[in-house]
Amino acid sequence: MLDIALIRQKPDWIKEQIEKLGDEAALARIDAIVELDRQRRAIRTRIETEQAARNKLNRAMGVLRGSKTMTDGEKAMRAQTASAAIGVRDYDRASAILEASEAVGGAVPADAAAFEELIRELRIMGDQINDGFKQAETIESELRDNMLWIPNLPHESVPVAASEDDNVAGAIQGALREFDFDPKPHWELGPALGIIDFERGVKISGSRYYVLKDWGARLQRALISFFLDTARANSYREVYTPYIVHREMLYGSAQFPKFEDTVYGLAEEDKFLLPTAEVAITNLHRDEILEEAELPLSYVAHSPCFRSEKASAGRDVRGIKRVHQFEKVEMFKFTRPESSYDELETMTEQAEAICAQLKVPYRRLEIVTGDLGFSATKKYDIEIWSPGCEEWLEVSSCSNTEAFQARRAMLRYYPSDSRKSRYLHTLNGSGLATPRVMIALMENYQQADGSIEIPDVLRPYLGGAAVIPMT
RNA sequence: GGAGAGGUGGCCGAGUGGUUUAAGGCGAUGGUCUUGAAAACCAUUGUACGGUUCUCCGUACCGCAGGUUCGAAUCCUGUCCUCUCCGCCA
Repeated sequence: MLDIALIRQKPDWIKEQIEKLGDEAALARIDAIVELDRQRRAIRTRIETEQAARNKLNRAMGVLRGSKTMTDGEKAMRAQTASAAIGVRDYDRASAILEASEAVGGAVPADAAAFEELIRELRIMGDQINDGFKQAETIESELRDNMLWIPNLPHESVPVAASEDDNVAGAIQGALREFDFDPKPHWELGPALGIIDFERGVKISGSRYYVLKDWGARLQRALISFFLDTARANSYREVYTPYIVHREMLYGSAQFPKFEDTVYGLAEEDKFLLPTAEVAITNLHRDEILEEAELPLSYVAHSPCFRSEKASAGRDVRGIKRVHQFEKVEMFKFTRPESSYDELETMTEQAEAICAQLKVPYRRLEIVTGDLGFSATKKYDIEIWSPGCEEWLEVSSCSNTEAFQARRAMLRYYPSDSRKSRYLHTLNGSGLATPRVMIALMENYQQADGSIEIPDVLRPYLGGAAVIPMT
């Protein structure tokens, strides 16, 4: 979520930023937000003043009614005079009459029904205030609904361009391998080696599901361990989180409301399967206020990721590039606002270093405004070349969201020199995602006979084996 | 899944309809005292939003959501969570 005060102060500047993202629908909401915010503040100011008067009158009435020093006649006389004052909305005078320490003179005769009259006036007042609160609630929920659909704004360093085709590719790291045979795609290598079983995956769960067997299952487990150990060596704390989370957590990490149809929900509870561990980690410190001395807080978690992929029906249907269930190791940082961009560089370099250790050709993509997505202010993708399917595969995406998620999930910290809390910045990056890394390894390390060499760094995780053999 | 008990500030804990505008204690922070520290004493104490503009003021928040009432931490309903026991279970 953006800072409402910023929208209030610089609506035109906000619109310019959103224009760079190409989000026309969000652009159209800004004027409505400015107006709703104005209405909200006007109505709140009014009802809070009325509420203050009402609270004071109610307290004063309680004290008056309980007074043991005052005669019933005096009480009734005060109640009656105060009722009249409330009737003409002179609340200050009404409470002054009820609270006065010395006897209040007046020509109004005491009346047995005086308290009834006072209660009646207070009830009318209360009804008016309640109507006001209901109006405010309607406006506030409409305002919030609009705010939730506004994307994060791009950082000034992000290249302005319309689409993913304009993303700025960095130099290729590592040499593309020269084959003396035709490299095969993984969807041929996998079944031939008996390590990917597409038919049985489909039998059990349908299209875009698969079964890993023997060396395939072990290779995935090795990769997960390798990724986690690497992150741990980089001072990330390893965490294991629930894979099923409350609806509110998806709002906190900004998947909802915009991407609700990409996530799997449970039928019997209003809970959802993680599309990424980022959702769980973002909300780890929800509603907390951390101390600056603890920052940055870095976490790493492995989790399965469940995605419905409705938006890409018919695309990438072959192989395991785009599936409903995959494994990912996610790096995440909670930082001070001042250091989030430095941390983004560090995190991206760490993701690249994993590719380098696996000795596969990779490159970094600087994402342009039109492809930034909903919550990032700046983003880098890491892609690995896969010679079999002949394409660059995105294996990591590292983003800074600044305070966008922090505002939604109430992630704050106290600066060391102040007791006034500030929002944290959050960063996330894959480190890495397994099916695509497995594709890259199979296709880059394949031998002429169909067997696959195992990269050096993974051998300790596979009992020292050097090759996945043809059987 | 069944039965019972319970959810109050950073923590403990009092509070069964109106000076509770949440007591008291612990902790934390600042101060006094001290060569320094401890102890003692004094003061301060959360979050969000709005108004004001550098100082305050107001509103809301006692798990959450409704309801009753002129007025709710307190009464009613629903719901979530925690604990204890029983059942089931990797």
